[in-house]
Amino acid sequence: MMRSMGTRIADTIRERIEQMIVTGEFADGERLDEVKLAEQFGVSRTPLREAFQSLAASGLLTLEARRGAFIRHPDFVELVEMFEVMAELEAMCGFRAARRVSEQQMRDIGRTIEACEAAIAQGDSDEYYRENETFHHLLYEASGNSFLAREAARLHKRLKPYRRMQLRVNGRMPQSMREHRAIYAALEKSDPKAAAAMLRQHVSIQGERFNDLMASYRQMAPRKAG
Amino acid sequence: MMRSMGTRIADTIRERIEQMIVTGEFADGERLDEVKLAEQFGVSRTPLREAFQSLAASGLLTLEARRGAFIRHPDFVELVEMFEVMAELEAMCGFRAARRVSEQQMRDIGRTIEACEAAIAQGDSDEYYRENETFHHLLYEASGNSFLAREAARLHKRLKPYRRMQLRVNGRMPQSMREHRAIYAALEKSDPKAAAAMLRQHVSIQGERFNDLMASYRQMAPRKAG
DNA sequence: TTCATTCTTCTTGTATACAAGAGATTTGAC
DNA sequence: GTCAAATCTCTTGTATACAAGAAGAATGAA
Repeated sequence: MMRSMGTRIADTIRERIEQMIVTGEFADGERLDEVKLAEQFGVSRTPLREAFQSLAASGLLTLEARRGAFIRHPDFVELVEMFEVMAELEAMCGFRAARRVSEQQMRDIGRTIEACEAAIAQGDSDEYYRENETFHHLLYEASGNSFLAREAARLHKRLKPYRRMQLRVNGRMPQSMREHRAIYAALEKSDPKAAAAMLRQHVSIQGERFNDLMASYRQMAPRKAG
Repeated sequence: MMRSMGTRIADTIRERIEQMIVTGEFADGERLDEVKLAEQFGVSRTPLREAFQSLAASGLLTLEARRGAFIRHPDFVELVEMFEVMAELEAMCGFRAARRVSEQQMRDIGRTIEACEAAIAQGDSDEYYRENETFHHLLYEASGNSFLAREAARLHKRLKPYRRMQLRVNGRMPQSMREHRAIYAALEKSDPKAAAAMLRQHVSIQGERFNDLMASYRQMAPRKAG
């Protein structure tokens, strides 16, 4: 997955396209035109195709043989499935972190929680997203299992566009903040089960959240013909 | 991840190299020569590089910028980390499967268990590996979460070379068989927690198994200089 | 002899040229 | 007017040519 970052054009392109995808710049079902993107970036098709490969491997787009690269938002069922796995991975991280987290890591996590709250208070949702992301990444690291941390981060990234959607729902942010605090408390008490349970609930799509997600999903990603 | 299998050379090459890696044909740290492999397969470097990309994304090899593709067996710590995640994914599959598994699926699972036992009785370890793999894949499918199933299968594949190593240890196979039976029983009783616990234990590297793994790891994959 | 530096060679990264399949369009028949 | 078939265009897949960096060898100085 990780390659030692020499300045390869392909890597740069990958990053840029990834950003475009993750910020929802492409519609579902949209085809990414090799030649158009290549000249847009001022490179040949070769590094662009490498980027496509890499993005496809991460699941951010789909390659269909002799048809091209397509943005394929997961359908609603798959999205729920993905969040289900994400919830479990995060729970796993929390479980392990509760035993292994260092003082320094706890301070860092504490800071992101405060930064999140500050961002909400100021209505700066971009900042909120950033800090929320940091919170979760710190948690992955704190698990002490670097493989797990990478896998969690990978799925986290893949779900990024849909998490935004989820958080946009009214009143979700304060609730989310309470959960962050609860997670922090569980870590502080070194209570693995509580931390796991909190995180599982924090991430998973259940009850009202299910309906909220479904509603905003319908709104955001109307399925085009394949 | 999945692309609709048109006959692309790149895909074929990928499969073939993957097989070579998974069956342990390459030593740790070995560099895969693009031109040599290309002419060996009778293709140009282009599809070969695509295959490398894809394999790197699956974690089966590592691309270092301007240095090439290297086989990098995970070090022992990472291997244990990976099995830890695998155990949890399988537990998750088992948990869900206990509620959702169909009659047909139970019959299929039952058959693989018997086939495994038959293979052991005949000392046919290749057949055993095959059926054991089928057992686990059926379980992934039975989870009812197709995303989870894919992720589990992906990690399973990546761990393939090391699972062989693990099972080679004396007396491990009969024990493994008992566990399969116990898992089956838990599924039959629709007992999610039991199924999860059984699978977690079945896969995870603990106690004696830890020592066994470490021993055979040292024997099999002496770390070369990077 | 040993270390540093330069140069050579080899390998990867990128661009371009060529092949071939998929989809659209047009043309013909009914 | 509609449907089918053939053609044509456009896009992807593969090969090859070219550029540039990395590793190693050779050369020179201390």
